[in-house]
Amino acid sequence: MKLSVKVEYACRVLAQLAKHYGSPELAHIEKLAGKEAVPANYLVQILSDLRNGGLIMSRRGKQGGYALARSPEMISLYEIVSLVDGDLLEFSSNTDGESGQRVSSIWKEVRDDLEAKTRSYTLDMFLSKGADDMYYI
Amino acid sequence: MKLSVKVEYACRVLAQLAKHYGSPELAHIEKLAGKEAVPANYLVQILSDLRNGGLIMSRRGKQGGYALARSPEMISLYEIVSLVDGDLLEFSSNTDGESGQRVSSIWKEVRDDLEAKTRSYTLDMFLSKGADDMYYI
DNA sequence: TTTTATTTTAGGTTTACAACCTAAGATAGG
DNA sequence: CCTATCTTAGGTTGTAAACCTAAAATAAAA
Repeated sequence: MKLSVKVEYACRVLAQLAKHYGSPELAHIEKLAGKEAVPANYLVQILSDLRNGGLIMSRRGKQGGYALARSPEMISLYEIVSLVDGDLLEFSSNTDGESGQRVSSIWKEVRDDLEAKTRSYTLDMFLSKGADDMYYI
Repeated sequence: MKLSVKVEYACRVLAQLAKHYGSPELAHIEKLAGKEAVPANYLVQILSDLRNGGLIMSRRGKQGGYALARSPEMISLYEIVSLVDGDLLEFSSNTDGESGQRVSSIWKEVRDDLEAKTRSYTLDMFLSKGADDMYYI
């Protein structure tokens, strides 16, 4: 069971935007792509998803770019995954077979747990901070 | 983020085998496929995975078939998923980009949580029991 | 010892989706 | 008007999911 690289890219780029949250300048794609090592051509689509989902806002034209639509503490990991990868741990709604019902309900519990966990992480936690920074920046 | 139907099939069929755990007769593919509504041709591969992983045992020839290799309480959901779908919440090991490290470590925490949760479910919990049975059997 | 019921193995098929790329349009600042 | 950005609407390529096919191996039964 793989996590898509699309979600990883989204997390990285959002973390980057979180770093500059509050700044008046907008970040543009090339810079974001460079800093977070994401293919620019692919990033276009990801940013589009995030924008349609209301996590970020954009402005076109010269001086255009992207910024978070809300403060980092108000953006959860759950929202990011849902937008970019669809529902968490989605499974076929069919409950065929003698054990279909039971298996489904158990996976539903697992999914609920995962949802709670991902809701507990917000973008502000993605900023590397304190001692760690000293070594890498 | 989807859960594969392969895992669902595996869970259902293992639940079915758990029902008959301890019985001297082995279950054969056609019967398992029928009872749990799994395509028989696909089930062949799933059972092969489960066998290679040591969750079930098999015997060929007439009177041949499949049975659990251990008692249901000793088989966890985590083992099932790992065998059939590979590592839980696996993500690309690369930590590129300014935020790569941080994003990876957060997802690792989420994954650990999911692993613990799935380890807490064992096959005996997949048997529908008590009042529920009254209505369906 | 032949027949028959099963697993085992080694492929093949088809469809969808992930992870990209391309290029022309829309918009806004200088 | 020109230029830097986003926007949109496609295309490509490779891989994997969810199946199917058929022959070979095995072991019980007749």
